[in-house]
Formats: sequence, structure tokens, C-alpha cells
Amino acid sequence: MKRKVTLKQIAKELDVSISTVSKSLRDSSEISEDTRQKVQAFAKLYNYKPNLIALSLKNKKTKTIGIIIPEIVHHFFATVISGIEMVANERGYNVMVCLSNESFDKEVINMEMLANGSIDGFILSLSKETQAKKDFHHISEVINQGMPVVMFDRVTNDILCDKVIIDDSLAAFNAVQSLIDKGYKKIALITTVDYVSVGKLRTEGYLQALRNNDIAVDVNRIVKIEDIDHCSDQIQELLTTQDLDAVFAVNELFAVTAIKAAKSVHIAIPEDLAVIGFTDGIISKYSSPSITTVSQNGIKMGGKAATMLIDRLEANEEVEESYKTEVIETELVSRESTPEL
Amino acid sequence: MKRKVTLKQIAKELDVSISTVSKSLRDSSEISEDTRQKVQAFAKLYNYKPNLIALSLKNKKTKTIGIIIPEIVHHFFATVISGIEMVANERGYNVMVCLSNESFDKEVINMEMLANGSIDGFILSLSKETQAKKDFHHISEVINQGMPVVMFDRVTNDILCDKVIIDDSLAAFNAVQSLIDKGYKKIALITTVDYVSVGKLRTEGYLQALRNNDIAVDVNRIVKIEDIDHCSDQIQELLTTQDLDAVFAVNELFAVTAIKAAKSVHIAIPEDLAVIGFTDGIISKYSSPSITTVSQNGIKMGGKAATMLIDRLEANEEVEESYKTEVIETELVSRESTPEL
DNA sequence: TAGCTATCCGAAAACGTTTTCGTGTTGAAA
DNA sequence: TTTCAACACGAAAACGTTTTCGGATAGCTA
Repeated sequence: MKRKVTLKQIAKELDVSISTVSKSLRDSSEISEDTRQKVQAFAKLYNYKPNLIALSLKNKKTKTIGIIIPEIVHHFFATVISGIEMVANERGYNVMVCLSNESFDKEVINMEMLANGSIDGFILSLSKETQAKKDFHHISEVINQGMPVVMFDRVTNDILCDKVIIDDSLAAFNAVQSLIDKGYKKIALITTVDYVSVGKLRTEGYLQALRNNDIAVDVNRIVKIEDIDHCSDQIQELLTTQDLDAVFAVNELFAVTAIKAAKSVHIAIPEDLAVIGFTDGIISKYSSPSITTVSQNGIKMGGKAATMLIDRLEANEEVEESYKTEVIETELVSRESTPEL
Repeated sequence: MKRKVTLKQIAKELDVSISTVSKSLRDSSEISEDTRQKVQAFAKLYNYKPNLIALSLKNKKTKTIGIIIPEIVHHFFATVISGIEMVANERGYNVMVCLSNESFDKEVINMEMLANGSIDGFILSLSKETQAKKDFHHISEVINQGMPVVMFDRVTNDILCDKVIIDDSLAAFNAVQSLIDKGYKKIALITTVDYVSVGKLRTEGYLQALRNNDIAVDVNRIVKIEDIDHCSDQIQELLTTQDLDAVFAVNELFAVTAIKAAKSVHIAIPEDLAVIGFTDGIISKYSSPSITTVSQNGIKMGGKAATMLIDRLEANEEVEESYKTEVIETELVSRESTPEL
């Protein structure tokens, strides 16, 4: 077992000073060709690599990005991480991932943990609990300490920082409009409780689309799911009690659950009922029938978030103080679940 | 913007030495009650938190675990991370995640990156390319440097270290046996090319099950997928050219692709053809029909891997040198795709 | 030969901790 | 009054870097 070699050891071995070794390895012109070569050869032989922790301490830069997301077992968030990681790696950064598990407390703890020197900046998406509580002191705190933060998807207006979002409302509007264009009229909505920001926005898009087409909004056709694990019953009730020809679900799970619920009460998809979802996950793609969905492009979101964060980290001076909100365009991916009527 | 406060600043402000501040905050009995209280109050007021990077450098411990996985956009790996993160957090560790994207080079780069001080130990699953190349020098190197490594799922016998796996062969055997028990006889296999370790093992389990039940192995019923993105054609050909009553797929994607392919050629699932998969992902659960599958329990694997790693990191001495391989039990989750015949 | 410049290298500070050891003061015991 | 222990605190080293500055040597010019 040979431990990692340090500058000091090389210096001792070669009987020169630490400074000389450091300079040699960085090809400083201060050092003679001879010494440089000798040191470099020795370093190569012993596979010297500078200790990143020491560098972090010295430079006050860790070259690491902290990511805090509600859950990783969620295709959308996984794609976002993937996007972040790609850009980060390209630009010489690593990522630390923390999961809030939708808990406010864990979000706070994780942020405080990472804020104490471990990372240069945050990319985060709010937990449900945080959104419900509307308590963002932990975020404003790290921003106050001069640490850049980029929020994505689940954001809040209460915090001023860079953001990457999609136009949830518009995307929902377009989705519902596409149903209407295809001839559907009795369109139900399966959405989340209102405090989930994206759920609320998507609901608004749905309502707007109906209104724009002079379709009366029937509250009985709207079901708001509180507990995602037990949404099946509520959805089934919706499908059996209401006369519908289409369903707009604000996420993939609601969409596929609707399909399963429909099948169990012998409603044929898509013949009797069209279904459209949100978030382009693998379920929609591989479900039978495959589900038309609003694609969020997590890779792009993550990549954009990382770019914004790193750009800010590496901005020469803190001249440009203005925060931007990037809107990633969505795309309606047409699949089998929404044929023309 | 108030930057993070350091010991030095507190010391200066209170006109005492840095040592006194440090000791006061750690409740050392060396310091008088008076001074201690004064310092602690001041520290609290200014929200002092020790700089973790400085601690890492001093203690030569980062309290961070490095994770290297082939892909994060893969439900199984996401659950493993989730499991790791849970245990790690409980024991005061953070995680850094790197993705190899199934590339050998990126795996190597990531490992070298993290090995230079950023982390205390690795948890990793090999990329396909690494498995194909059989080049593990980067792993043995970090182990040689005294850094603990725990491998999971995609492991190799060429490296001695702690491992967490499932009994792929046995699990596959059980899956196929369950089909046979239900009366299926003409069972096809959709598997990967051989260099993917788990694919090979699962194939062996399939073969063993057939042999044990005196069912002749028909190579025409075995299809090995090279490119997962274009597996559809190969699978469709299998289904149309062979006379089958069941299919065993070594992963979820193959299983669901088989279902879609079957539907497209009007083979009814599960009436005409039963399907069983591997890896308990969301697709299997939400597919229609839902797919019977071998559940791998990624949470448990991740948790176990983290426990093993941290235990080793915190072992008093390097007394216990013996590496262990933990086998996580799998479970056959019965769903709609495999009714009794 | 005196002085100057160029060349090469080392000492030391800094980043923020923790910890060991030393030191000065105080009070009490002898 | 002397001695000693207890108490309270500070100096400094250490972790591994980078970088600034100063110093030594050599060769050259005047």
C-alpha cells in the first residue's frame, strides 16, 4: 500500500524546497530546465496529484456544485442531474447530491451542511414541505453569504436568484388545447394540491384553455391529489362518476394510474378516453398504449442550470448582479393515448 | 452580504487567541466558564459553523462518499443512490455522485478526480465498457492507496474488495422455475451480450432452470441484445418466428419492449404469452398489464453498501482485512403478466 | 575590482481548523 | 517568605497547497 505522495515528500526526496517542487510542476520559468525535468520525472514516477482539499482551502473554491432535490427516484430529477453532471464535468466541476425527500427539515440540514465550505454554489428544487411552509430563510441565508443559487422547476418568487423553469401554465394550456383541437370536449383534470407550484400553474393552463374555447369549467371534473400513493381511488371515482372523453394529468404517475384505473372499470384507452400527461418519463414511453405527454427536457434544464451557476461562479467581478430566469421550451410528444376523434 | 465568520475573526473581536475560541466552542475544561460563555454567545450570534474543508484537510477525512455509477437515468441505480444517501446521511456522511455513462474513460477520470482527497471511499458499479475491457487498474490503484471500495451489482472477481450483489443466477433460476411451475414450457430468453456480468449470470440461471426440469434448450429462443436502443426488431423477430408461451427478460426494458412488440403483432399479453422481467422498476409496476419481476431492492443494496463502506472507514484499526461479499435476497413480485396456465 | 543584472532557489505566509505544550498568574500550603 | 499546584490562556505546529518576496551565486560590464 503506497499512500499518496505530497509536495513535501518529493521535496525531501529530491533535497529541494517545497516551493521549487511546486513551481517545477507548474512549469514556472523561475526554475531551471534541469531541476524542472528532474522534479517532473520524479512526480510522474510517483504519480503525484495535487490534493484537492488543500487546493480548495487555499483557493476558497471547491470546484464542486451542490444539488438538492426532493427525490432521486423520479425520472425527471434524474435527467436533470444527468444534465447538470454533463455540463459540470465539462467545465471541471464535480457534483454533490443531497435529497430532501420532500422534507423541509432535511432540506435545511443539507443546505447548511454543504454551505460550510463543501461547495461553491447550489442548484436546487424545492421540497413540497418547503413550498407548503413558504419558509425560505435557509436559502436567502446562503445567498446572503455570497453563495450563488440556481433554482429549477419548483421555484419561488420569494427568493431572488437565477432560475430555470418551463412555462408550466403555457405547456398545460397547449396540451389541453391539443386535445380540444382533436375534438375532445369533456376533459377532466388530475392535478396536485395547490401549494405545489408547478401543479397550480398547470391547473391554470388547463382552466385557461377551457375558457379560451368557451368550454364551461366543471369542478367535478377536477380532482386534486394529496397523497400520490393512494391516488388510485380518487381517480377511479372521477372516471366512473363523470362523463368524460379525455383526461389531462399534471404528471406521469397520475396519467398512468388513470389508464390502469380506466382499464379496471373497462374504459378503453384511447378509444373511450384519451389521456395526456406531463413530464416525459420512461413510463409514458413504454406504457401501452404509450402516453402523449408534455416533455420537460430535464437534461436541458439541468445543463442550463449548471451553465448559469458556473458562469456566475466564474464571472470576473460581481458586476453583473441581475438575476435571470430561463424558460426552457417544452414539447408535446404525441403518442398513442390521444388519437384524433 | 455577510460572509462566513471564522475562528480568527471571533478571536480578534473578543481579543483572545484562536486556541481559546476553538476550545471554548468545544467545551474544553481548560477554559474558564466566563470566557466559554462569552465565546459561545458570540459564535451563536454570528452563526459560526466550522469550515468543513479546513477540517477535512486537518483530519484527513472528508466525511464524503464517492459514488460512481453507469447512469443515473435508470431506476435501479437511482434507488441504490437513494439507499446510500439514507445511510450516509444518518452516519454523518455526504455523497458525491459521478456518472460514467457506461464509458471506461470517464470512469477512470472520475475515480482519479475523486481519489485526490475529495472523498474517503468509493461505492461503484462498473460501466459496460470497463466490463468489456476487463481493465480494472484504476480501481486497484485507489485500493492500493488505502482507500476502501465497495462494488455493487456489476462487480468483478478480478478485484478484491467488499461487494454487494444479488444472486443473479439463482434469482433468474427462480423466476424461470416459477414459470415452469405455472405450466409454461416454451420459454424464451431475452438477455444481454455476455460481457455484462449480470446478464451472463441471469442467462445461466435460465439455462439451469430448463435443464433441471428436463426442458431442452433451444438456442433459437435465446436472443442477446447488443444495442438496447434498437432491441425492438430483434425481439419482434423472436416473437414471430418462434412458438412460445413465455418470455424471461433480464431487465425491465427488454420485458416491456417485448410486450409492446407482442401487441404490435397481435400476441395478447398475458393470454398468449407470459412475460417476466428483472429489476423492480416503475415500468413493471405501472405497465398494463403490470409485469411480474424479480425485485432487486436497490434501496437495500445501497444501504448495505454504505454501511459496509462506513464500517470499514471507521474501523479502529486495519485489523480486519477480510473482504466480504454480501448477497441481497431478491423477491419475485407477481403481477398480471404471468397468470397460471 | 566594484557593481550590476540575470538566474535560480528557499523562506514564509496564507487558507481554517485542532491540539499539544508551554507559560504566567493566583492562591494556598509549608 | 518560599514552593507548588491549579487554573486560564496563548503560541505554534500540522494538514497540502500556491505565491510573494528576498537572497545567493554567477557572469558580465565599466
